[in-house]
Amino acid sequence: MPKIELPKAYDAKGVEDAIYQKWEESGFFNPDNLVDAKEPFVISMPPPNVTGILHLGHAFENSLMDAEIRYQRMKGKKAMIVPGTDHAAVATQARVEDNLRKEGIANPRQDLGREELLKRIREYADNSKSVILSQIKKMGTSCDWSRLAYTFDDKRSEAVNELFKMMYEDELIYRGYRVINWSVKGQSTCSDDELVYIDQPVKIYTFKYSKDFPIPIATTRPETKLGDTAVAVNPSDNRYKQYIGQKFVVDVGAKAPLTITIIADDGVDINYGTGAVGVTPAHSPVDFEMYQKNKEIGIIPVIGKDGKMTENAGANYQGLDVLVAREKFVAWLRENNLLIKEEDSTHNVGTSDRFGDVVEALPMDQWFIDVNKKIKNKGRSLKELMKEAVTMGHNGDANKVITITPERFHTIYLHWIDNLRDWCISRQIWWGHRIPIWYCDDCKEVFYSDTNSGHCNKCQSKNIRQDEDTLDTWFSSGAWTFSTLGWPEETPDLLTYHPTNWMQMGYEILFFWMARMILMTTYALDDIPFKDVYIHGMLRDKNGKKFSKSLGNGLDPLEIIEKYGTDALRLSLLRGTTPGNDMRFYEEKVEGARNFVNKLWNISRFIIQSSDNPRIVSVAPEAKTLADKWILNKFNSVINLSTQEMDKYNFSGAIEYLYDFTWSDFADWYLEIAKVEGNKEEILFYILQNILKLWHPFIPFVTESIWQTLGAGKLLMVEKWPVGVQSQDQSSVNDLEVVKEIIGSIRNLRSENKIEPAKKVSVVAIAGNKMKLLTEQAEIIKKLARLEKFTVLADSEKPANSVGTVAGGVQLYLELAGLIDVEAEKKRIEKEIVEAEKYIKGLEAKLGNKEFLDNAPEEIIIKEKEKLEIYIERVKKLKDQRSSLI
RNA sequence: GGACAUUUAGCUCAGUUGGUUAGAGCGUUCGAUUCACAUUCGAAAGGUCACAGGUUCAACUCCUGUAAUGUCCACCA
Repeated sequence: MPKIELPKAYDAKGVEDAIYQKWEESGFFNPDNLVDAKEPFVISMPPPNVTGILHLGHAFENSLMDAEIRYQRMKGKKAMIVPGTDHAAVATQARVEDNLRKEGIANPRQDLGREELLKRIREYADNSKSVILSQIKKMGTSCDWSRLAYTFDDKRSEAVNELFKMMYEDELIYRGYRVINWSVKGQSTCSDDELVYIDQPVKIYTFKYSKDFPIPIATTRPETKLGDTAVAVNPSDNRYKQYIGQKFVVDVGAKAPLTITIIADDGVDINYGTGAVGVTPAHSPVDFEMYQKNKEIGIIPVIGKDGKMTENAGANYQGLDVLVAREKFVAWLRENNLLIKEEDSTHNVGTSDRFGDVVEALPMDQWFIDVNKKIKNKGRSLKELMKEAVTMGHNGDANKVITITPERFHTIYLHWIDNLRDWCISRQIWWGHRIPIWYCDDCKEVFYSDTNSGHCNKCQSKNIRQDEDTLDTWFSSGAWTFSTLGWPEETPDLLTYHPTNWMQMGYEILFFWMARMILMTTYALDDIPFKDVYIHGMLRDKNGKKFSKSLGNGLDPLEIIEKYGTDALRLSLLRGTTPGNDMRFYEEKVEGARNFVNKLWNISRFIIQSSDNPRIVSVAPEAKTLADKWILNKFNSVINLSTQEMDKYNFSGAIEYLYDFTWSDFADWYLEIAKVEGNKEEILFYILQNILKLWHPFIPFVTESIWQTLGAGKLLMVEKWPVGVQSQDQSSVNDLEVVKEIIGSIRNLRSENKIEPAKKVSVVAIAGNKMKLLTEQAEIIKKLARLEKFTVLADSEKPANSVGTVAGGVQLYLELAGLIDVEAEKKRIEKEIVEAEKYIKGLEAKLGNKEFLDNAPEEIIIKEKEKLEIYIERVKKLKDQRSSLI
């Protein structure tokens, strides 16, 4: 067979696309084609939002998922990533509306109308969807494209309707009048989780409603006081308790004089502020709760959906922006000597994460999911189901426990559930699943229907209309793990591949998404959505800043791929990262990873090009020399160790073991030794083919590319993961480590004595009990340490004109014809002696300690004794060398 | 206000259930174009493991406290 010529450097750009195509065409991304595999292993891809193109965070997630799925595929599982995208309701509509405004369409909803705006959004979504899918392919992610899904496609919409129906019929979904978060800019509600809190300077005003009013109150939002209906005080507050139950009529300039009832509430802090709270039920969630306990106080909304004061606020205020109204009201208080105090402070205000404006608290009819109500036939609430799945297991079944890595998020999750309030699921936007509820204008019937039946269920009137609102995007993504597998039908996919096995996500969507998936799945399928959750951190730039558009510090994954290759990007994202912790990312990391990929390429290139018969050697060849035994031993441990790390989802750990073995043990040592000893093709090909397998999950392209060059007809992607055999002869490892140490020491001596690398020098070794070892390995030592002559003696005088050291229990003398700086040498040896003696002293103290001997395990004591012996011997030899210097 | 995390070499980070003279990559210094690779090779310097206590024969590792940084949650008028 002719020798194969390979380029000097790995050309990622030139091979990646073709390799991906080959994988895809093989059909093995689809687990149904993995005929030998039995047990499924499924990952639902967190669907990227169709709001734009993928960023580095997505690249990171793809690297994680694909590393895991390729590992599982090679382990013989029916491995599958179900890919998809998310229509991302509010986020997408907000993005498109923004774009339209930039194009000069000031009010997209009014100007274009529902149909036209939806058309524009759909175009935008379709476009970014196709870009996203091509990017995922570029990352090398081995998704089953035959199962591609979209949260807004027909099949997923069917699941959404079915879920809604179930929950509606179970009376878990209800329509209620509540204070919700309202984005004036987006003209829509936001759930509590969609708020981003920012610190804002505010003024705190302390005032009285009227001269005669007995209790002063404080507020940061004076304009809302036009809608106050009560003052709450602590029932044990001696200053105020005599007023509880009394009503005061005050005129603050609103449409009608306000009737303020003094109510008791344990939540009021006597020592904070004035010890009394002005209650504005319509514009504060907390006050609204008080109102629900004391309905008689009434509720007066004074701010409208447009963010302006309403008629209730009175003629002086109606139509004013809240900030203008605030100033006006404060001015009025001042004029009437009602203002007691003005203080500067800061306050956290909630802003809409999508629209960006400060949200207004408004009372409105909205759709909610009741998380506390006991579910029919289940006897537990959704909240309880959400807890159960991560504690005792769903239905108490220990096989249905979701584990979370790292563990600390477990507590955070549970704590979050405790504070969970009913989930507001309706949004006043158009892009999303329309709420499948219909109203009859004649008989007032409200009924569920997933299609337009054309008539009222009850009175048959044709005068019906569908609810205008759409569903929160998380309603559909909560169903993702099972809606993608065919639910509500009981498809073979659903039976085979659900629950899924592994889910990775950033901690920032832990509550949004994980919690909702658990809610939906335990409720609708009576099962868990996935078994293990892996929480990853966020990528930051070199300075620890978040990547963001506004900072302009973003890195485009495609550009990095273009420059360094996909493998380099993937490796740089996974190397040195641990679950749950943020990581910094910058180009030098990719550069390092690219260098490794190239190293692997050149290792292969060397092995392949020096052979007449490049091939795959599957059976471990027999070890002929000490170095062979050593590398095979090392190799077995690297298989075992990296497999262990993979099983713990510790990708970084696995990579470290592989990296060290590949670059240091295999390339720097074994390949160099192979050049000396020769005739090692079998072992080289054997180890090469296996490290290609071990590396494949992380750097699939380069490994597959080399694999194909080795003349394998099959794809590396579906090769079996190597199994380590327990290594037998540990002494070979130790012996070769001695040889390495000796070579290292000689190199060190050369370097310290400034001997040019090209210059050949001679070394005498006084080997003692290492006689046999050193004689046998003399050739290796000679070549790797670049020696003219390497003489091994059992015992001898120190050669003249030489500098010495002790390594691996052997005295080494490097002959230097008359160039020795005796003083410097003495100093160097003296330093080594001092260090060794210090260490010996510590060991002796330890071994002389009765308590240590009594308490420490036997093996530790033996180990310490061995160390002591070695170091005593070392000092003896060093002293010999020192005395012979004079 | 509450909770959690982080703090290890100049930088970015590993460090498995307590037993290593605490590791890697980058960077730095010195040296090398040796026929797989300069996207390389050899050598070296560099750390009171944030601080203070404690538990233990033994602490980077466990406990308590302090400090700095970061994140999340809750928000009060």
